[in-house]
Amino acid sequence: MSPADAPGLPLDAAPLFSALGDRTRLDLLVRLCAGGALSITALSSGSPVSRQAVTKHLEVLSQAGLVRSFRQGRERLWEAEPRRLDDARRHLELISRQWDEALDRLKQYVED
Amino acid sequence: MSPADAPGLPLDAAPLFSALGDRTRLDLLVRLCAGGALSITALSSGSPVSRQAVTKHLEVLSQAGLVRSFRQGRERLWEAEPRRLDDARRHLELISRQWDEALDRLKQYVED
DNA sequence: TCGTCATGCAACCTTTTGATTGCATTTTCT
DNA sequence: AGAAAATGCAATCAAAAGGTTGCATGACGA
Repeated sequence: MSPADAPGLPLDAAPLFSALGDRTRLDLLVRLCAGGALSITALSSGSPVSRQAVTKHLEVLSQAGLVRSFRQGRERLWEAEPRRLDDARRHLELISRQWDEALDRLKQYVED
Repeated sequence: MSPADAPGLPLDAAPLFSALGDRTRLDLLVRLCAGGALSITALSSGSPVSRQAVTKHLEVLSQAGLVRSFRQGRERLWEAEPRRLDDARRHLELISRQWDEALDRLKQYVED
């Protein structure tokens, strides 16, 4: 595995952030985090978009690892995977740490 | 301002996450966080995409408040705005806090 | 001033994304 | 069995995103 593809590097987080970068999806994720497992119908009722649109958004969130689903009878229930949110936060932390290190280097340079 | 539009709510963070949801932009942001202010030419040399593509990506990052630019002679220098990264992290924290509260409510319910 | 380096601007193109509609399938309940 | 509910699947569409090329503009330096 090349260094550029090493896991944990911020670049790998792009698909994760992309999944979070849509109002409808963020709304779904928030509702799932707040309300436990919900069916597609439950999620799409009270949504401005159609059931199929909701299904597609859930699929995107699922690909990003942010939610997962399981069958229960004739329903398909979706629940949040909050550990993935921590991943996103860690990536942001990595980037801002680079910034802090850059400041430190600048400070060192000025002190010379 | 309606409650749904109140600042600080996770939904407002969608454009911010969307800006982070692209490999090229994340790469630019990381380089800017690591290396101080850089010109468009400096950023596009060593990039797989053209200078104009880089310009567009910087514009997106700028709209999201993640970077800003200033003129210096004939160059336009770009620098990171790391406080915006903290905003993104706070939004994620809000969502995962909802999750924790949901768990607490479930625990309360089970104990009854 | 004249060539050159760094950008800005604009048209254009292709792929992806977000969303819709219509119909098929699966499961439940009477 | 037969109707209704929940979902799956597929075709389609408009708009946005990502990228490129070509040319214009602006600033520096010999």
